[in-house]
Amino acid sequence: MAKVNHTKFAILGLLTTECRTGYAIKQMIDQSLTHFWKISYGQIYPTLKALVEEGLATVSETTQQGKPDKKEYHITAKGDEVLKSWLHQEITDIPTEKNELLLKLFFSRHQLPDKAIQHIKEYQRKYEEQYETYVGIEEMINATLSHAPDANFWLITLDYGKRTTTSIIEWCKATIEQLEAK
Amino acid sequence: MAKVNHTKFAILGLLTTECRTGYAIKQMIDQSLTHFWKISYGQIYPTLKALVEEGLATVSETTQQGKPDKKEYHITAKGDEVLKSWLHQEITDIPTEKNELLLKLFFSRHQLPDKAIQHIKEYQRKYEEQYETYVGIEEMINATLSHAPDANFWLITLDYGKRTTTSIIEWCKATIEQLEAK
DNA sequence: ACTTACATGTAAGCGGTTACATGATTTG
DNA sequence: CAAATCATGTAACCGCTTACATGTAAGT
Repeated sequence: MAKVNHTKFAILGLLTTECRTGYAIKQMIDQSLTHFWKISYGQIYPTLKALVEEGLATVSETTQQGKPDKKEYHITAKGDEVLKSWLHQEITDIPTEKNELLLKLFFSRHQLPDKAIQHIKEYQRKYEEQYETYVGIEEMINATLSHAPDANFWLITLDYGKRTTTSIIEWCKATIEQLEAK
Repeated sequence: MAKVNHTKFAILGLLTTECRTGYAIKQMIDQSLTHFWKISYGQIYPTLKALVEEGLATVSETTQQGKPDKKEYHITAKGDEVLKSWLHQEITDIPTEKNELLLKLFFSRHQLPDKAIQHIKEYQRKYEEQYETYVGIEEMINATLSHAPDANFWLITLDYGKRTTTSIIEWCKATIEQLEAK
């Protein structure tokens, strides 16, 4: 099975929202896709270029008053087709993260238990923070974008983040308790 | 902040278990670390070589009867020190996965709702499978390795996998229900 | 005077996978 | 007779980040 470059489709998909420039795409990713898809400029601009070369998008350069020139990208009919066929395609692999905390815990026999607990506490703190940002985004969507056609799906991805984050926080609490009992 | 190559430490850590060869390390990773750390041979062998060059491990070639030659690696005192200092070091970033399902859902406005539901159902099936493998490994540890010095920490990493997997399955159920109601 | 927002792009490098290459022995 | 297990290694390639390079205008 040939590997698919999903990032290409992420950018193609963002062109179906109000995002028109590389800069706007980056902003959207940092705000709304960051918990399941991150991309840097170093990938966005070359990908946009490639999209045009493949006929999936068009560019038009516009000069702005007071702001730098920008390139506006628009998805083509062919691009829309390609996006839809990708959406239709089955998902083959479930994601695997590299988890530094679990790696350290795996070898924690070589470490003072207190240090392990400290690592977990810090991890918990970070996820509690993350949970709060999810809630914040959720409130923002509900308040200002609830009738946007994408809103329901956005809330679904946020719910995923909230649920997994909650379960991680619960694991932190249970594990700290267990280790402290020793 | 300079980036750390954690994979190096994963291998160094595995040398403190009974793993002595690149082959054995690969097996251990595939069995026990796979849900939070994956490595291929293409990285294991060069890393082992580098470890020796840095004085963190030693090699000795042994000829075996009936089996191919192998190289046995042993961690050095310096390697042990380096491992411990890495374990002590604070964890800076929490992991971020690239999630193809969430990416597709994010753009699901362009897709028939039935197809989205189908993707989620398949995702759920995969995580239910994954949950079962976690339970299997847990039972194996409890049955045969429960007094190993690492056992408790191994069970902790498995609990992490079980809890997050459960929350994903719950999200799948809730999301399917919500989408089917429309 | 400084920072932030807007805006685009490239080159070097890193971590990693995949495919390839080789080969003996055991098990079904 | 085929497949699996044991065992080591490399080269090509890929996706991606980081650092660098450049510049205007508005707000603090």
